[in-house]
Amino acid sequence: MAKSGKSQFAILGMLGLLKKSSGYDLKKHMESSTQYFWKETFSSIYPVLEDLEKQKLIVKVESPTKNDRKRNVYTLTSKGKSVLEHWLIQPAESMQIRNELMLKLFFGTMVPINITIEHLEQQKKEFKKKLSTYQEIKHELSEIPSSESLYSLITLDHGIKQVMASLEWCDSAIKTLKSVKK
Amino acid sequence: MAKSGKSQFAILGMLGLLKKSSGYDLKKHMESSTQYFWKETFSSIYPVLEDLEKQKLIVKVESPTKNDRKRNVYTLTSKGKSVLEHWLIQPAESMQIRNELMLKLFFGTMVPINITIEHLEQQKKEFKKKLSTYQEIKHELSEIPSSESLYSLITLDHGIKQVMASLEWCDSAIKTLKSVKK
DNA sequence: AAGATCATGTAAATCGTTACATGATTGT
DNA sequence: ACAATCATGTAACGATTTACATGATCTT
Repeated sequence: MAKSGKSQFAILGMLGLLKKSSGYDLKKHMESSTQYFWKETFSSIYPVLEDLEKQKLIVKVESPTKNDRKRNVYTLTSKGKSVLEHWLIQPAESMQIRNELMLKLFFGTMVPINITIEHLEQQKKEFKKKLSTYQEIKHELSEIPSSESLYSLITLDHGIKQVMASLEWCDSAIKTLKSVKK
Repeated sequence: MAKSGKSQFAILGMLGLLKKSSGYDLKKHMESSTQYFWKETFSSIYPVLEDLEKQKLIVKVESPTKNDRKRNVYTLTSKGKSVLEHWLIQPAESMQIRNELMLKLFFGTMVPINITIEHLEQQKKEFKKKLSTYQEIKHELSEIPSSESLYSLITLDHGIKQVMASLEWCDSAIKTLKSVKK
């Protein structure tokens, strides 16, 4: 029942940035910012929030505005802040990566070469779409410089460079496979 | 008890490449080939193998050589082959990515800028180490060209380009943060 | 009044990792 | 004989996703 994974820290961190938020808003914010390297679902957010409250890392501050909608709004406690900071200064653990596309390519000998080329063309399209999304966001972020957008830009740049590298790789892999085909 | 995730296909695929293998050897082979984009542990391999056998996708072919060690050696059945091929021709699903380093960077405003720079320097070292490992493997693979090494090389190249992009990104991020510090 | 979206949660299933447990065989 | 490594498995736990369930409020 007690969640003790990384989700905790993702939520703690978002709460640290937003100062004050409901589970619902937390999710919305992550969707428009961290979604390409970190996602949470409602089914993890609400239980984690409950758990963090039990641990006294966050507290409920019932919606302060007049228009009272039944929202549970939370803030970090000082204990929560220090737990978050402690986690932040630890070096990041590299997480297990499972890349299904790579797995399928690795098994490429077992299917006609055209299938593999198709997979790559398909991926190329998706990478291109991603890239333009990222570049759009980057453009928007660049217009309102702040210390927070600084870090958003840095993480976003990582996404952009990764995708660009993937695109180049797609092209060279397609080229290689086409030359083998002949 | 019945495993139905991607592990199944990873194991099926490896068995397809190796033609015949024990759980132990499967693991060893993955360690020296797919480990940087796909790993399995014994605790997933053995139950999956059992499950695949129940599904008649693989069959046991007791160690055929004289020196009989108690090994369970499996091969794909024709049903297994077609299930594998069916999976191979489907486009790869993009899997959820969780990058803890990005998450910490994203929350960068909440810690002293030097901490973040430290994280990046640390990562740079790890990326460099990875890169040289990959390049070594690439060198070895290039010496024995075969249709299997072709696909190994393609996936490996992806790893190399990803890491190179990450390295470049580290440098530019460090540079940005240092210039902000002043 | 209807549909979208706000808002929160539970239950079950899925999936994977860590730790535990055991014993045979090979090389030195 | 001892260590390494070959070889297979189970149990418990940890963590996340999917499906389910409900109802209020806002917009048109």
